[in-house]
Amino acid sequence: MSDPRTELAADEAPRAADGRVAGRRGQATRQRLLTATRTAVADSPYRDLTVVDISRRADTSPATFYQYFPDVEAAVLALIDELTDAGGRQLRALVTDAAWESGDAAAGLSQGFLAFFAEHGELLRVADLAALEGDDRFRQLRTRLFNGVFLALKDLAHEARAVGAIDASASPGGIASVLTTMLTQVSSHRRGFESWGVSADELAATMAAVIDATVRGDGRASL
Amino acid sequence: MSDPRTELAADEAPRAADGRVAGRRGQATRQRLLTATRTAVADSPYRDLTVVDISRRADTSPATFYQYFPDVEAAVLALIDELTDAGGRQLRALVTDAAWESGDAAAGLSQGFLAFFAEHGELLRVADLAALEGDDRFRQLRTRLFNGVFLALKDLAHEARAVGAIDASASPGGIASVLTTMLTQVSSHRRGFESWGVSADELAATMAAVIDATVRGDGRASL
Amino acid sequence: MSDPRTELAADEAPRAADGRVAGRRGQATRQRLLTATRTAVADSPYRDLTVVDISRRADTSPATFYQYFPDVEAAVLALIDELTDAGGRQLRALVTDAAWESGDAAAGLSQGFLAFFAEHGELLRVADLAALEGDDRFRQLRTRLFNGVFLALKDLAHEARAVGAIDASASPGGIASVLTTMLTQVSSHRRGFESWGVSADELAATMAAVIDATVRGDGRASL
Amino acid sequence: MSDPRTELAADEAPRAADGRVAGRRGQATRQRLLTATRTAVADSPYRDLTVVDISRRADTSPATFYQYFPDVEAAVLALIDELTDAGGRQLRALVTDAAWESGDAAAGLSQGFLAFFAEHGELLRVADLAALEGDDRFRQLRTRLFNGVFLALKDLAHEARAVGAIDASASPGGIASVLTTMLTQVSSHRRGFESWGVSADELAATMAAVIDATVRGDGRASL
DNA sequence: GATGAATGAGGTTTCATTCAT
DNA sequence: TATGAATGAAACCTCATTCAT
Repeated sequence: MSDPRTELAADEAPRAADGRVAGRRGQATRQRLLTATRTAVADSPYRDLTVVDISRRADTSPATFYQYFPDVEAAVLALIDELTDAGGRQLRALVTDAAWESGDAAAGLSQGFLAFFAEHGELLRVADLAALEGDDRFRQLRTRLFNGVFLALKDLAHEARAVGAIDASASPGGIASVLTTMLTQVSSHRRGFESWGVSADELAATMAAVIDATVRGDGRASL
Repeated sequence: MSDPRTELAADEAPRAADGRVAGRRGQATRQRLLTATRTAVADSPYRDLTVVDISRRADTSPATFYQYFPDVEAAVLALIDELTDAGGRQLRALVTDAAWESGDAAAGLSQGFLAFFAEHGELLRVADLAALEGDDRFRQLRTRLFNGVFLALKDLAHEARAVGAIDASASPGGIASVLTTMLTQVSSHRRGFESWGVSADELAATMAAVIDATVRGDGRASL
Repeated sequence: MSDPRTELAADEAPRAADGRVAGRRGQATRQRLLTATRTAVADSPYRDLTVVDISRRADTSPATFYQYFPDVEAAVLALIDELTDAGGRQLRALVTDAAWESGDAAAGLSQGFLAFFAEHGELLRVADLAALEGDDRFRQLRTRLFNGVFLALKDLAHEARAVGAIDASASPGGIASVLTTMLTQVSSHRRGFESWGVSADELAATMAAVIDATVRGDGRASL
Repeated sequence: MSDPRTELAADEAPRAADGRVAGRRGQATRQRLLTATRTAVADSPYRDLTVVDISRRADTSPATFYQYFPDVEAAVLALIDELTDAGGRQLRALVTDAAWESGDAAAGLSQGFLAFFAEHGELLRVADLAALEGDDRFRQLRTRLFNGVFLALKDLAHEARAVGAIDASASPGGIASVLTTMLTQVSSHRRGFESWGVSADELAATMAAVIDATVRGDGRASL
């Protein structure tokens, strides 16, 4: 992958097709293309996501698109990349910065995920599908995004097991996996549940209870 | 939905493009197309799912495909439809036929879902995406498939709340939503977890623990 | 043209593809196909006229269509053929059976054409296009249909010239051509004129005046 | 009609599929496509008029065709549009610029129409069919093309009635309709008449006589 | 930097047509 | 007689992609 348009390293400036660092005008165009990609992902089915469509939405031509991205998926990847560093930190903080001794941490975590997916759900849904279908670039980004949460939850489970709050046979990795999946997927399907009569508040509360029960042993450790 | 090729009513025979009931030979062709669709869904990314590809796999021509389905999605839909009745009953039985007094029910439920998705995961993944993207036909089928489980879990939660096993403020609908999502999505992502070092057994055990804690209150009701 | 399905000779019974004379049931099917063709011609643009469409309208299959006609145009030709003998006689009678000494003949002729086209306009419009595009089968049928009127008008013009009612330099063939064209085409475009504010009565009256002036010299011959 | 390729406003530059004004090279290509369309209309039956055929004739690809026109009919429409302004003025002038006091005006008008249709007959024949079949875009263009003649003839009839040259009951609208139809359709069918033994001169002379008789009352007004 | 312009490629869709039943 | 069934063929249409300006 020597294509300069695919580089994702965080501290390098985006390059155009010929390898030049993009100037101010170029940056603006690239950004317009990214924004157009985001809207397109949200508006239309994944199967209809095309270079032509994105260019049209960005008020530019396909030729220009190719100055900045080798294909549609690269643009989607860039979009998720934009999200990953700040987003990953933010999500992890929901676990690490919370006071798990008190009872609010799990609720904050659940609400944080719901909020994050309310803003970025469409994008992440596409990444999820691509990852499931075996695309490694997407798999890696997903990992970078949710890994902080995963590890933090694993640590929590570890400690809980150490202090006897949860069963000794519990697997911290399993717990972190299941809880992370629950958080992302319930958040992702939120709209479906709402149209089914289950409110976001109910979802958040239930998830919080599940998390507490799973990772804090429902508080019984202190008994 | 006046297109005879889209009719889903369970007891009606499939129709061809011109509305006539398909004969024996036609039935066989239709079935071959469905099988080809299933393989194609499993083999190639959703975006590459195409009428030409399916026809080739079924050893027939695109023109023939259109005699039986108006578009690719209709074939996928038919495939899921085939699954829905038997599959829905089977999944619900995992909840309703289990002895929740003993401790094995949750484990059986988790393993049952993992097994079901091992067989039909690729298909359900596509249906999930389509449903998330707003396609109502897929949403309805999903509902029919998982509704039995959802309702059964809701009943369990209701009872648990009634006998004080779980908190009085818990929402049965929320619990059923979260647990159903967990079951389907963890099962769907299983392969990803495995490549990440988390085994299917760990997943099943963790899910079982989560279910028990959420719906049986970890047995504390008997205290 | 040895295809038995194309024979147009008036006194022969229609044949199926294999040359057999069609029985009663076959006759009915053929008639249903013809009726369907008529509706299709009237309903949809000429470019969209297809075997599939006609068969559907006739509640039968394309395979059946081919039992009776080699192609779409043959069905249209058969339709016009049905019309030709009776219609041609009827139209000619409008000229030959009228009392041209009195003043009503031209009005009757004009109204007769308007009525005839009100019923068969769509069909004749297609035949006209096909004839203009060089299809000889259609040209011949058109001739058979309108030739009676043409010849009768030519005779009238001849006589008028003989008695000095119209200019000696007038060409009976030209007059008959122009008047026949006027009658058919004004009748054919009638609906367009109406939407333009010119009533059928005005059209008939004007055509009558034109005919009288052209073929009777506006009555001055009697002066 | 928001498709930029369908805009007909006379003073706007033609647009490509993406809405951008076409540059010099694009203009040339568009023109080549139009020329190819004209030849195709003249050469082959209307039912066979196809994007592939036109593109081939223009030495380009179907994809290119779609950059400039949304469908075949749009190209035909553009062709007629090109014709309309100049052609409409030219035809109207045949009526308005002629000396109707002398006897040559009607002959000039008839010959003018025959000449105009000798050049553009195939195109106008297609437009006529489309208009008859209810396509409004074609109907409007036809109106714009022949409306000048229609109105001018109506004026003539009006004056003739005012000075008593023709019957007081005559309808100027009816007269203009019938005469316009006669001029266009006889011109359009000219070739058919010729193969039938009626020369263009005879047609012109007869039409002239009809026009004079209808709109000048054969000069009797001066009596 | 941006994009007009062109086009090969390929999927979509419909149709005419045939054949065995 | 009628038609299920299949399919080659061909048009339609859009897209990805490139290149010269």
